[in-house]
Amino acid sequence: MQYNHRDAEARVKAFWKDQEVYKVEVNTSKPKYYVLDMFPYPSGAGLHVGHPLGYIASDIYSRYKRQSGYNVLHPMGYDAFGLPAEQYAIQTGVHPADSTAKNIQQYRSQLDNIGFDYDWSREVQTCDPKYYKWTQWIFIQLFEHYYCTKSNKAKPIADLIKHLGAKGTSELTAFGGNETNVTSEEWKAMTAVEQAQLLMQYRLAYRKESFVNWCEELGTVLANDEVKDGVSERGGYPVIKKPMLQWSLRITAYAERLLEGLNTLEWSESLKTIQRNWIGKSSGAQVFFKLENSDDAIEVFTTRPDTIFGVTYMVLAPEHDLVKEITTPGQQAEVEAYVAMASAKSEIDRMAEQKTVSGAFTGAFAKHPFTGNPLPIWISEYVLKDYGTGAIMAVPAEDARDNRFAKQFDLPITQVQDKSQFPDAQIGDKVGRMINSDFLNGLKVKEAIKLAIQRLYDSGVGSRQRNYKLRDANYSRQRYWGEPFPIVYNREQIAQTLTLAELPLELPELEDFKPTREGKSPLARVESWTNTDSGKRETDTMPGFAGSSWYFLRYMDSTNDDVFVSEEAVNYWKEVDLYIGGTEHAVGHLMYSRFWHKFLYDLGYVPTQEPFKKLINQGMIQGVIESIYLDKNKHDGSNRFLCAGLAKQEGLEHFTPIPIHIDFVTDYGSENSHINLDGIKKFLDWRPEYKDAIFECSKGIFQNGKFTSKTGDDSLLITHSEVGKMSKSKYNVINPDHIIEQYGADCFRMYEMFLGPIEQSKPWDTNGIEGVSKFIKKFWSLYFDENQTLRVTDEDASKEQLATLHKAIQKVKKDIEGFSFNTCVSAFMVAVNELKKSQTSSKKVLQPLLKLLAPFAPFLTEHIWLELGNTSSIHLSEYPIFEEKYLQSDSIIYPVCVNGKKRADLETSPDTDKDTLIELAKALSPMQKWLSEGEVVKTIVVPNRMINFVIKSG
RNA sequence: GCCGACGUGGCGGAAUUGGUAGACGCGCUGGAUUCAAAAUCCAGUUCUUUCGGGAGUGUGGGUUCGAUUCCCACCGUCGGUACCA
Repeated sequence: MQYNHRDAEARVKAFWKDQEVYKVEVNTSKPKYYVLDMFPYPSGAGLHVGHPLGYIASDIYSRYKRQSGYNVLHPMGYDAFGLPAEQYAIQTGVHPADSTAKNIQQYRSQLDNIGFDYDWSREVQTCDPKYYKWTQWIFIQLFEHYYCTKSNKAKPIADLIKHLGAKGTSELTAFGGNETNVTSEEWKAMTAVEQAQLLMQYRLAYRKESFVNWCEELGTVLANDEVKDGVSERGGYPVIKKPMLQWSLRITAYAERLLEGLNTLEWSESLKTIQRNWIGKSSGAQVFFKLENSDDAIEVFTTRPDTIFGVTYMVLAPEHDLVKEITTPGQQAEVEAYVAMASAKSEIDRMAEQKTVSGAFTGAFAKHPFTGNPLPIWISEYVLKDYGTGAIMAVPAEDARDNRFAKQFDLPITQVQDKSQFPDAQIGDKVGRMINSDFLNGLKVKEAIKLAIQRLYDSGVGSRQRNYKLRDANYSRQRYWGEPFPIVYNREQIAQTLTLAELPLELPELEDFKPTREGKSPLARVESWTNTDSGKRETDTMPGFAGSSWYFLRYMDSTNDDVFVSEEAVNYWKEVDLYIGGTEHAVGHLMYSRFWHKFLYDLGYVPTQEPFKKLINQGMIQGVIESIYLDKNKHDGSNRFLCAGLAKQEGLEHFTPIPIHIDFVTDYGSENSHINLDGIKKFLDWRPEYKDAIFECSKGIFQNGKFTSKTGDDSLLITHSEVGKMSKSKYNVINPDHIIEQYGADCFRMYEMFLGPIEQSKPWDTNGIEGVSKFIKKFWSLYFDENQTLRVTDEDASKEQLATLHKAIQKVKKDIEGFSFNTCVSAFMVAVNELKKSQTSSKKVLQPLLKLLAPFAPFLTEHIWLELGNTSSIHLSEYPIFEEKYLQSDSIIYPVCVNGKKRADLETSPDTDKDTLIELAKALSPMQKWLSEGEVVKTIVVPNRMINFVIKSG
């Protein structure tokens, strides 16, 4: 008889529920530990085998911590607002709330099947008004605060107003717009609208013009994801970048603190590097280039002010405000065409474009700040509007991109650095001494930068400046399925916030989810909702990251209706101790959450500066995408599918790969992946539009249900396999429920861990799960005999058995703490193989072993634990303690090497001294041959590790 | 393009401070058991070999008595690139 996972899991689930094993409360008598999983978005495809990878790891860790005496908070909830639900609603008319609720239900049942230890009483859903009430409240706080650069924290706008009334903008230490300077009298004389506009320059949540992907034909704003190659993914219509008034968050105010905070975090160096690069701090100079024939100036930021005499032209981003103004009539047509071309491209495409250099001359010139020489002003897509000032001074001698550009358009190149002493130096290397640079001549780069900045400052055309690549976050979406802004515009169009009592501002009911033709959110159509006594409501909604930027705080006190989190709860749980999730969130979610957390810290609502102390990145479990090649040209009016090999011969450019359901494919993911006759029939049932298609492979042709063989063999249409995301649209989603049904949840959990290191990505492959399944059966057979009778006794364990146990305890504990779960599974297998061999039935070994396995296999171990007569859960039991004394051994085996290569083994006692070791090793019979081949020139003995002879053959 | 990660048998992977390359598992081969199969158990399994060895951790170089591990250059794959979440 063997372990029946279906019965055991049902019994154990009921037991956990009945005993409320995972319910957790503030308990000051125990140390706290907060384990968090990244918020899932409940997609319509359900949970696939990739999602739980991190969840299983955090579940193991949280169970380990609980057994080690901690009060563990391990919650779960849903990031439930989002684009896919809205898209689904537009297509099917199903309300996003309904489809989302259904998806959440599906996720919940799948999560429960895996046996996670979540305290579900703390679940949150971002689309729940009880939750988003507080998302709206935090937004109001951001709106009502500015960033003080002197005290380095957020302060109330009321303080700012007081200052403006007393001193105007002089001595103002507020982060933000330095465009406008006013005296207190001017401030007082301003109209309410003007005052509101000035304050917008400082608010942490503010409105400004930002660029959106605008699709005229669809009459809507598109997400980057919905744009492919400059056209809409749906319909293939052109998409351009269009400026629109949008809410933004002034995350740039926190750039320095976000950078510094990284030093305090236990995150991987690579992740911190990603964030540092994203923030992109650089120091250099701000320089103004006056325009010829105009009072305006072009502001640039440069990290290389030393090369100022190498500037031979200027480049503006095509979207730069000045472009329209300065373009001469003769150049207008060319410039407009170029701007239109560039606005149709995504930022990635623009940055990735390296081989072809493009640009257009505006006809205008700027003046060099020192020489007064005219500098032609160009526009080019390699300069981005939102990076720095959207303009650059071009130094083709010291910048590779400028250099290519200058060569392409025959612009002059002035060398400013003598690098003759450094033959290997590349463009941009900061070596050599300055030449052709007036007062900078002869200086080294470092000195030249200093002096150049000084002279710019003295001439009133520049100054030292720090720059950050980080940009303010666009916070508006023209969508229905997101948090409504708690904002009403009064008759003067001034934004007013709602009071706490008026929150939550709920989404109105809606039947048509299409956006309006002007590109506004569908909310704009609900006049009964948008019109209020005090004015019109904001119709944009908040982006996906709004709800997920603070959810970890809500878990601490998820049902509190008076505050977003109580002081008592947040002072006990403090911050997340361990956060597990994918690297895809490296700069989005993880940056926004840190920003919000620091803001809430400034306001005194949270006691920590950083929300996530330790972070582990889980790799992705990828899917295999299988596709078959469809000829782009029809053959005799029929579609034609071709074997992958034949398609390659004819040239893949003539074919479109059509992704197919992996269930139809035999040997999917391998070189021989193919669909056989049965697979083709399944494919045709699934995609009837291809029912007349020809399927051609090297062995014959299939059409209209009949296979005509050329060789007498069966048909095998070779498919194309590639590794990629597991996604509903690629028809390659693998549902954990199926695996669990067949093998049990514990086997599924352990197999996912066994696949490899948690942080590594790998394609899903069910081959190999048998090994884990066998392990579970073997483990079971240590506790029960063939008649399902408990075979555990009180007899003593042998020395070897205890050594096996303690070797396992030591290894598993160490590996859990090092997040190396795959090697834990191996360690369990080794232990069970050894114990099985020695036929132990001693409770002194088997009970600790059960506890050791509990975090990995919570159902199996709980079931056996209860069978052993225990009444409270094994997951509340104490973790086994490792004792060194059981591992002491009276012999050690040294590898004996010649020139680093192992040639013999030497078994000896651990306290043998060095000279004896050498003597013993030299005496070994396999060594005679090697020693006779030459002279020993060196002998290396590493205690307890190895012995190496360096032999020189003579 | 830029930023980050990864690359080891037929396959997933192990070797965490430079010290026995291939733990553990899958697959495969042979055997035991069985009327037979499944299941289970035992043995073998990097390649090559004249059976002494030799080669071998993406490629090419370097440091070292010794390199999967450290350094340099390159190739490939994956993730992010600011409105997918």
